Amino acid sequence: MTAQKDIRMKARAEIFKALGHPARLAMVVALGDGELCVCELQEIVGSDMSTVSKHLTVLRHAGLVDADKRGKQMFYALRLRCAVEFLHCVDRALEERSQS
Amino acid sequence: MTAQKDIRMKARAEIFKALGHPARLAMVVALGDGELCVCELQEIVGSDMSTVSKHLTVLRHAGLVDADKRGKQMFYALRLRCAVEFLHCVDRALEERSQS
DNA sequence: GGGTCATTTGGTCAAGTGGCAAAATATACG
DNA sequence: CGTATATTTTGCCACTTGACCAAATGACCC
Repeated sequence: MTAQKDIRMKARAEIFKALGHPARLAMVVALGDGELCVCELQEIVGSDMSTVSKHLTVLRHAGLVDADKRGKQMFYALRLRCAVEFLHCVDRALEERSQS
Repeated sequence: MTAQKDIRMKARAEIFKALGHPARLAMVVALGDGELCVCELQEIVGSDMSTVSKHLTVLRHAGLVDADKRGKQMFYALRLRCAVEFLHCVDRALEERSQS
């Protein structure tokens, strides 16, 4: 793998890595229906808020979500919408597998 | 997160985790053009063959690729083709980011 | 069977990740 | 200003991951 190609692959892999955790994936799915604040996301995933916040940092760093502070609350919104479409394809594959 | 939803998210996350490594991603991209044997994949990613083999185990376990032994060689083929499409969307997002 | 080639498996080690709890920061409100 | 609320940061620990080497497996060839 050339150095340039490796850098490219690393950048791409960062996005997949960010999506490679159940809690982060659940948050991305939830954000597919519109922006949510951290406290709402915490209820969805059910872990400590500090943990949720760290996960959100990962998603933000990967460019998957945008953050917007309004008052005391921080609202997160999904940026890479095609992730939701890909999830549908993933779900179809998982269903096929569970049937066979 | 309910227990059932958690299981579902874990299954989905496994697929993203499998794609969340530069070498594995490079292999998936290469396999997008047709099946390849381990030795060919090794040339593409450039690491030790045992390392490549372990990465392939991860991809196979996640259901992303199929393995087929013919003679001395093991051929791998891409199973989840929509991964390639999603990568195009990811690339567009990465380009937008690098421009701004 | 013995030799060789392609691949996988097991061992070991350094580095990275995830989770919780406590402390820090930021913002509104009286 | 002091207090309450929402979120982030830091520290620490257990666990997982990825890389390489060496050894094992499996398939072909003589």
